[in-house]
Amino acid sequence: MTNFKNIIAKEISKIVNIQEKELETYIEVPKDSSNGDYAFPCFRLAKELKKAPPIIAEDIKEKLKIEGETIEKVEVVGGYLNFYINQKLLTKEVLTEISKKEEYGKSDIGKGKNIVIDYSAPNIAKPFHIGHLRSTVIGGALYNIYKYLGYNTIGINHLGDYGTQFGKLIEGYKLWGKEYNIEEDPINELTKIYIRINQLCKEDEKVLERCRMNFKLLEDGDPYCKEIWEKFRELSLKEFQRVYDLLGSKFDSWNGEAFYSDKMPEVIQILDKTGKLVESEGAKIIDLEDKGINTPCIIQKSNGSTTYATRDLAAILYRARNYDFDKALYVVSYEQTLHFKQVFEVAKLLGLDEKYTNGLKHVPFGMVSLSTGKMSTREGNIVKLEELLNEAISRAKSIIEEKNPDLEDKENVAKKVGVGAVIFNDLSNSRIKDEIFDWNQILNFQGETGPYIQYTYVRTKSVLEKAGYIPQIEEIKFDKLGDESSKNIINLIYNFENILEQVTQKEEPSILSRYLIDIAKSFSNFYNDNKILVEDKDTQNARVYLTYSVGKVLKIGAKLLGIDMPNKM
RNA sequence: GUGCUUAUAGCUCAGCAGGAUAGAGCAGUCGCCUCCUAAGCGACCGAUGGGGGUUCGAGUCCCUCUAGGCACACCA
Repeated sequence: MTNFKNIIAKEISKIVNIQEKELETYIEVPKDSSNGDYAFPCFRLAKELKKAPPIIAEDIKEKLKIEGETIEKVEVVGGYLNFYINQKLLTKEVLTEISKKEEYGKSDIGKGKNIVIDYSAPNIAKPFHIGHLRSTVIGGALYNIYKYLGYNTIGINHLGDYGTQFGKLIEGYKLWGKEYNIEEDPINELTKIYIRINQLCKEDEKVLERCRMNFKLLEDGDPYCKEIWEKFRELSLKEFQRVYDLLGSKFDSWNGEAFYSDKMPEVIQILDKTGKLVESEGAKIIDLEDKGINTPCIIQKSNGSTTYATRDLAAILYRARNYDFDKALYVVSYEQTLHFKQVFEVAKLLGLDEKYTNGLKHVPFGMVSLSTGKMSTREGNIVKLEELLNEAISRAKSIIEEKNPDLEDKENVAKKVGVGAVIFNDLSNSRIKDEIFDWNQILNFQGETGPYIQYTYVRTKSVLEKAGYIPQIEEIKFDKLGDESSKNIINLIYNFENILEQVTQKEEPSILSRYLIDIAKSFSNFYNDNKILVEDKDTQNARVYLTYSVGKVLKIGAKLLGIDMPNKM
């Protein structure tokens, strides 16, 4: 589509001694549309030209040969040059683009680039709680959006299925396995064991040592430990799958930490050769003091077993070789910032091409806590995600019963609305912000929420159904959409592709969430201001088409966030 | 103690990589369904933690103070 900023920058660059590209970044969209569609502030030219900004603006305007079909008017206001574009032309272009592309906004700017996204990664044998939601939905949204922009995207669920925690579970199972009904309610029962063994570890250092040994045995292939581990893993995954099914989460790979168990000797070997792997207090570490990180990275513990870091390094090696990634994103809470700093630094010693080490990126997000404090599986104060989702669904159901009792397929709609509300709630704020979990807030379906987006979509569908047709783009009289609310919608839709690119630049799905809210609001205004199904055929055609376009963008956008749209609600 | 991070309305958040008069939602008060779904729309109420600095211009950049959060070697 026409890049207006570029057109304006190009013309200005003929007059001012600044690169076209740089000029383009100066051009902004005025907050108040009465100041035009685009603006060029002249203040920063004042020093060099030794003139007052309004005079510079006048001078540029004099020389500017831009007014024509595309840019209708240029005005000087203070130190600004304000540009007014031909709205009819833009409307035509945007709606035509929508009519041509089934998948509006899709592009191939990422063609030929591989992106690995590491997300969700719950711990086996522990409950899937609301703290795991963020990684799952943020990662999922980034996955969808990168893919939509043409990147070859690989989603990896790097399960926490290894480590001393399993040594602990194995120890607990040995001690009290018979007292618990693990088959029936695996995660809850295993959690009880986990809590109990942790308690014992605290009281008795020897027990903790035995747990660590169990993990060492597991790593060394001890059949008994391995059997128990496999059983726990399988039972847990089955439970996790229920949550993933509700959320609609999919992964290309389920290679968790254990997958790398046989790939770590190579890491240790490579690091050994660099001469940087040194012994300290019986463990093998890499000192990172000179890199400004004053905690060393432990590669091998004093009892010979590996650490989380070693496994991540093995994973980097594996992913570089098998996925040839241009970017590897780790959607993991900010608690682990130091860990990734260490790992990414050590990764530079693995002898990989810089392409890989430069592509490593931690995408941190804030923590979810309860009003009573931090969640802890050990303390038992957690909110399980499945519980939350089911609660949201039943809440949606009761609202449907109240507002639309004759609705068909209520169960399905309630599921889409309830789950959509939970997902949207998590994706609508900047990911770095902490979140205090609040039932009332999440289960509120009014205002800037997932259900609001869905409701707006449903309204568009309803209008289209009443209309009974979608006009051909050739029949649309674009000047029928000159009113303020139509204009707002067109401008927003025009921005869609740009929004998606911003999301990937900042790894920030909330940009898309907010954008969908903006569209939904604009449409609600439009819907309120205008009757869509009217006598005048041209007006109706244009409005119906705009309605159709809004529905399309809302649906695509929601889908990218991982939210399904009901047709009625 | 060191490092990272956050601070905008009573609450939850936006603020396009410095620009024109700081925007929403929730909560509260009020108004709008004989009219395409009122899970909606409109109105009122109300804000940049303190102090310096850079700049023509600062919510945004720098310094500092204050207050939260997180992390700091054999958990992941």
